[in-house]
Amino acid sequence: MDAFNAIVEPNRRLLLEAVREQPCTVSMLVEVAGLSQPAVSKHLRVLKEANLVVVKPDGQKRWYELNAAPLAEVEHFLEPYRRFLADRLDDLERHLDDMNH
Amino acid sequence: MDAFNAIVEPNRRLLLEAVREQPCTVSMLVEVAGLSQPAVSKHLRVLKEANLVVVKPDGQKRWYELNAAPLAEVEHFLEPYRRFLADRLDDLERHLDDMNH
DNA sequence: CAGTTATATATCTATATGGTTATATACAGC
DNA sequence: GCTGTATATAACCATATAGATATATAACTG
Repeated sequence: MDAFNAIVEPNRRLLLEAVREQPCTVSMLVEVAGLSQPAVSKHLRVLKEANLVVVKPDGQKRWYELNAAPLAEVEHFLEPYRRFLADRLDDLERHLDDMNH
Repeated sequence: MDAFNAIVEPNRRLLLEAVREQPCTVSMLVEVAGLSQPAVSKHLRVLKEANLVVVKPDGQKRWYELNAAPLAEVEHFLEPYRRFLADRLDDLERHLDDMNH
Protein backbone atom coordinates (compact mmCIF):
# COMPACT_ATOMS: atom_id res chain seq x y z
CA MET A 1 0.00 0.00 0.00
CA ASP A 2 1.55 3.31 -1.01
CA ALA A 3 1.26 6.75 0.54
CA PHE A 4 -1.14 7.95 -2.13
CA ASN A 5 -3.60 5.23 -1.27
CA ALA A 6 -3.17 5.88 2.42
CA ILE A 7 -4.00 9.58 2.23
CA VAL A 8 -6.85 9.39 -0.26
CA GLU A 9 -9.32 8.56 2.51
CA PRO A 10 -10.43 11.63 4.49
CA ASN A 11 -10.72 9.74 7.79
CA ARG A 12 -7.17 8.51 7.39
CA ARG A 13 -5.97 12.06 6.80
CA LEU A 14 -7.77 12.96 10.02
CA LEU A 15 -6.04 10.14 11.90
CA LEU A 16 -2.68 11.21 10.51
CA GLU A 17 -3.36 14.74 11.65
CA ALA A 18 -4.11 13.46 15.14
CA VAL A 19 -0.94 11.40 15.50
CA ARG A 20 1.00 14.30 14.04
CA GLU A 21 0.09 16.34 17.10
CA GLN A 22 0.84 13.59 19.59
CA PRO A 23 1.04 9.80 19.81
CA CYS A 24 -2.45 8.33 20.19
CA THR A 25 -4.02 5.11 21.33
CA VAL A 26 -6.75 3.48 19.30
CA SER A 27 -9.47 4.60 21.70
CA MET A 28 -8.24 8.19 21.49
CA LEU A 29 -8.48 7.96 17.73
CA VAL A 30 -11.95 6.45 17.95
CA GLU A 31 -12.96 9.63 19.78
CA VAL A 32 -11.27 11.83 17.19
CA ALA A 33 -12.71 10.12 14.15
CA GLY A 34 -16.17 9.31 15.47
CA LEU A 35 -16.00 5.91 13.83
CA SER A 36 -16.41 2.45 15.29
CA GLN A 37 -13.31 0.95 16.86
CA PRO A 38 -12.95 -1.72 14.16
CA ALA A 39 -13.19 0.93 11.46
CA VAL A 40 -10.37 2.87 13.11
CA SER A 41 -8.25 -0.25 13.52
CA LYS A 42 -8.77 -0.97 9.84
CA HIS A 43 -7.60 2.49 8.83
CA LEU A 44 -4.64 2.20 11.15
CA ARG A 45 -3.74 -1.04 9.48
CA VAL A 46 -3.63 0.72 6.14
CA LEU A 47 -1.53 3.55 7.57
CA LYS A 48 0.80 1.01 9.13
CA GLU A 49 1.16 -0.91 5.88
CA ALA A 50 2.00 2.38 4.19
CA ASN A 51 4.56 2.85 6.98
CA LEU A 52 2.99 6.18 7.88
CA VAL A 53 2.58 5.20 11.50
CA VAL A 54 4.61 3.11 13.91
CA VAL A 55 3.04 1.23 16.79
CA LYS A 56 4.46 1.15 20.30
CA PRO A 57 2.70 -1.46 22.45
CA ASP A 58 2.32 -0.48 26.10
CA GLY A 59 0.36 -3.05 28.06
CA GLN A 60 -3.01 -3.36 26.43
CA LYS A 61 -2.63 0.01 24.79
CA ARG A 62 -1.01 0.65 21.44
CA TRP A 63 0.52 4.05 20.89
CA TYR A 64 0.41 5.06 17.27
CA GLU A 65 3.00 7.60 16.17
CA LEU A 66 3.50 9.44 12.92
CA ASN A 67 6.19 8.41 10.48
CA ALA A 68 6.03 11.07 7.79
CA ALA A 69 8.82 9.68 5.62
CA PRO A 70 6.57 7.96 3.05
CA LEU A 71 4.94 11.32 2.34
CA ALA A 72 8.13 12.16 0.51
CA GLU A 73 6.65 10.17 -2.35
CA VAL A 74 3.75 12.60 -2.55
CA GLU A 75 6.07 15.53 -2.08
CA HIS A 76 8.19 14.23 -4.93
CA PHE A 77 5.14 13.86 -7.13
CA LEU A 78 4.09 17.44 -6.44
CA GLU A 79 7.46 18.99 -7.12
CA PRO A 80 7.18 19.37 -10.92
CA TYR A 81 3.73 20.92 -10.50
CA ARG A 82 4.82 23.51 -8.01
CA ARG A 83 5.89 25.94 -10.70
CA PHE A 84 2.25 25.98 -11.82
CA LEU A 85 1.19 26.89 -8.29
CA ALA A 86 2.78 30.31 -8.12
CA ASP A 87 0.84 31.59 -5.12
CA ARG A 88 1.60 28.58 -3.01
CA LEU A 89 5.25 28.75 -3.96
CA ASP A 90 5.37 32.35 -2.83
CA ASP A 91 3.80 31.32 0.47
CA LEU A 92 6.34 28.61 0.91
CA GLU A 93 9.23 30.84 0.00
CA ARG A 94 8.06 33.42 2.53
CA HIS A 95 7.77 30.69 5.11
CA LEU A 96 11.29 29.43 4.52
CA ASP A 97 12.53 32.99 4.53
CA ASP A 98 10.94 33.56 7.93
CA MET A 99 12.66 30.49 9.25
CA ASN A 100 16.05 31.75 8.12
CA HIS A 101 15.91 35.28 9.53
CA MET B 1 -14.13 14.32 -7.14
CA ASP B 2 -11.21 15.84 -5.27
CA ALA B 3 -7.54 16.08 -6.17
CA PHE B 4 -6.59 13.28 -3.78
CA ASN B 5 -8.88 10.87 -5.55
CA ALA B 6 -7.64 12.04 -8.92
CA ILE B 7 -3.97 11.42 -8.19
CA VAL B 8 -4.31 8.14 -6.32
CA GLU B 9 -4.44 6.20 -9.59
CA PRO B 10 -0.99 5.67 -11.13
CA ASN B 11 -2.25 5.89 -14.70
CA ARG B 12 -3.86 9.21 -13.94
CA ARG B 13 -0.59 10.49 -12.51
CA LEU B 14 1.00 9.40 -15.77
CA LEU B 15 -1.61 11.27 -17.81
CA LEU B 16 -1.10 14.37 -15.69
CA GLU B 17 2.62 14.12 -16.28
CA ALA B 18 2.02 13.97 -20.01
CA VAL B 19 -0.24 17.03 -20.17
CA ARG B 20 2.17 18.82 -17.89
CA GLU B 21 4.77 18.64 -20.66
CA GLN B 22 2.43 19.69 -23.41
CA PRO B 23 -1.27 19.69 -24.30
CA CYS B 24 -2.31 16.26 -25.54
CA THR B 25 -5.15 14.75 -27.50
CA VAL B 26 -6.83 11.58 -26.30
CA SER B 27 -5.08 9.45 -28.91
CA MET B 28 -1.72 10.82 -27.83
CA LEU B 29 -2.55 9.86 -24.27
CA VAL B 30 -3.67 6.41 -25.37
CA GLU B 31 -0.16 5.97 -26.75
CA VAL B 32 1.42 7.26 -23.55
CA ALA B 33 -0.61 5.16 -21.17
CA GLY B 34 -0.86 1.99 -23.21
CA LEU B 35 -4.51 1.63 -22.22
CA SER B 36 -7.62 1.32 -24.34
CA GLN B 37 -9.14 4.55 -25.57
CA PRO B 38 -12.24 4.22 -23.35
CA ALA B 39 -10.07 3.63 -20.31
CA VAL B 40 -8.15 6.80 -21.05
CA SER B 41 -11.34 8.78 -21.63
CA LYS B 42 -12.62 7.52 -18.32
CA HIS B 43 -9.48 8.67 -16.49
CA LEU B 44 -9.66 12.01 -18.29
CA ARG B 45 -13.21 12.40 -17.09
CA VAL B 46 -12.05 11.98 -13.51
CA LEU B 47 -9.23 14.47 -14.04
CA LYS B 48 -11.68 16.90 -15.62
CA GLU B 49 -14.14 16.53 -12.76
CA ALA B 50 -11.27 17.23 -10.37
CA ASN B 51 -10.58 20.29 -12.53
CA LEU B 52 -7.02 19.11 -13.06
CA VAL B 53 -7.33 19.34 -16.83
CA VAL B 54 -9.15 21.67 -19.17
CA VAL B 55 -10.37 20.57 -22.59
CA LYS B 56 -9.98 22.63 -25.74
CA PRO B 57 -12.01 21.15 -28.61
CA ASP B 58 -10.40 21.52 -32.03
CA GLY B 59 -12.43 19.85 -34.74
CA GLN B 60 -12.72 16.23 -33.78
CA LYS B 61 -9.71 16.46 -31.53
CA ARG B 62 -9.79 17.46 -27.88
CA TRP B 63 -6.67 19.04 -26.48
CA TYR B 64 -6.27 18.30 -22.81
CA GLU B 65 -4.22 20.79 -20.84
CA LEU B 66 -3.01 20.78 -17.26
CA ASN B 67 -4.68 22.89 -14.62
CA ALA B 68 -2.52 22.37 -11.56
CA ALA B 69 -4.52 24.63 -9.23
CA PRO B 70 -6.43 21.83 -7.45
CA LEU B 71 -3.10 20.30 -6.43
CA ALA B 72 -2.89 23.16 -3.95
CA GLU B 73 -5.19 21.05 -1.82
CA VAL B 74 -2.58 18.30 -1.67
CA GLU B 75 0.16 20.86 -1.18
CA HIS B 76 -1.80 22.32 1.69
CA PHE B 77 -2.26 18.90 3.22
CA LEU B 78 1.46 18.22 3.03
CA GLU B 79 2.55 21.48 4.56
CA PRO B 80 2.29 20.52 8.26
CA TYR B 81 4.20 17.31 7.57
CA ARG B 82 7.05 19.00 5.84
CA ARG B 83 8.87 19.69 9.08
CA PHE B 84 9.06 15.92 9.54
CA LEU B 85 10.67 15.58 6.12
CA ALA B 86 13.92 17.35 6.89
CA ASP B 87 15.86 16.11 3.89
CA ARG B 88 13.20 17.08 1.42
CA LEU B 89 12.88 20.48 3.03
CA ASP B 90 16.59 21.03 2.64
CA ASP B 91 16.29 20.06 -1.01
CA LEU B 92 13.46 22.48 -1.50
CA GLU B 93 15.24 25.25 0.33
CA ARG B 94 18.30 24.75 -1.83
CA HIS B 95 16.13 24.78 -4.91
CA LEU B 96 14.47 28.06 -3.93
CA ASP B 97 17.84 29.47 -3.06
CA ASP B 98 19.15 28.61 -6.52
CA MET B 99 16.21 30.38 -8.06
CA ASN B 100 16.93 33.55 -6.12
CA HIS B 101 20.66 33.91 -6.86
C1' DC C 1 -9.86 -16.91 38.37
C1' DA C 2 -13.81 -13.65 36.83
C1' DG C 3 -14.83 -9.55 34.83
C1' DT C 4 -13.48 -5.54 32.30
C1' DT C 5 -10.77 -2.96 29.01
C1' DA C 6 -8.06 -2.32 24.64
C1' DT C 7 -7.34 -3.79 20.29
C1' DA C 8 -7.48 -6.84 16.32
C1' DT C 9 -9.73 -9.83 13.17
C1' DA C 10 -13.69 -12.17 10.68
C1' DT C 11 -17.69 -11.76 8.14
C1' DC C 12 -20.95 -9.41 5.66
C1' DT C 13 -22.96 -5.56 2.83
C1' DA C 14 -23.11 -1.73 -0.15
C1' DT C 15 -20.71 1.04 -3.13
C1' DA C 16 -16.77 2.51 -5.93
C1' DT C 17 -13.13 1.54 -9.16
C1' DG C 18 -10.74 0.21 -13.28
C1' DG C 19 -10.83 -2.44 -17.01
C1' DT C 20 -13.05 -4.48 -21.26
C1' DT C 21 -16.13 -4.63 -25.50
C1' DA C 22 -19.78 -2.58 -28.01
C1' DT C 23 -22.05 1.45 -29.44
C1' DA C 24 -23.05 6.38 -30.06
C1' DT C 25 -21.71 11.00 -31.59
C1' DA C 26 -19.49 14.22 -34.21
C1' DC C 27 -16.34 15.98 -37.35
C1' DA C 28 -13.40 15.36 -41.95
C1' DG C 29 -12.42 14.12 -46.58
C1' DC C 30 -13.86 12.32 -50.74
C1' DG D 1 -24.15 11.37 -48.42
C1' DC D 2 -20.70 7.72 -47.33
C1' DT D 3 -16.45 6.42 -45.02
C1' DG D 4 -13.10 6.88 -41.81
C1' DT D 5 -11.28 9.05 -37.63
C1' DA D 6 -11.53 10.96 -32.78
C1' DT D 7 -13.76 10.78 -28.69
C1' DA D 8 -17.40 9.73 -25.38
C1' DT D 9 -20.68 6.83 -23.24
C1' DA D 10 -23.09 2.41 -21.96
C1' DA D 11 -23.12 -2.02 -20.16
C1' DC D 12 -20.84 -5.37 -17.90
C1' DC D 13 -17.41 -7.76 -14.78
C1' DA D 14 -14.04 -8.44 -11.22
C1' DT D 15 -11.96 -6.55 -7.45
C1' DA D 16 -11.33 -3.17 -3.78
C1' DT D 17 -13.08 -0.20 -0.18
C1' DA D 18 -15.35 1.49 3.92
C1' DG D 19 -18.46 0.65 7.06
C1' DA D 20 -21.08 -2.23 10.55
C1' DT D 21 -21.69 -6.10 13.95
C1' DA D 22 -19.90 -10.02 16.14
C1' DT D 23 -16.07 -12.38 17.95
C1' DA D 24 -11.28 -13.35 19.30
C1' DT D 25 -7.09 -12.14 21.87
C1' DA D 26 -4.65 -10.31 25.37
C1' DA D 27 -3.76 -7.58 29.28
C1' DC D 28 -5.16 -5.25 33.48
C1' DT D 29 -8.16 -5.34 38.13
C1' DG D 30 -10.24 -7.02 41.89
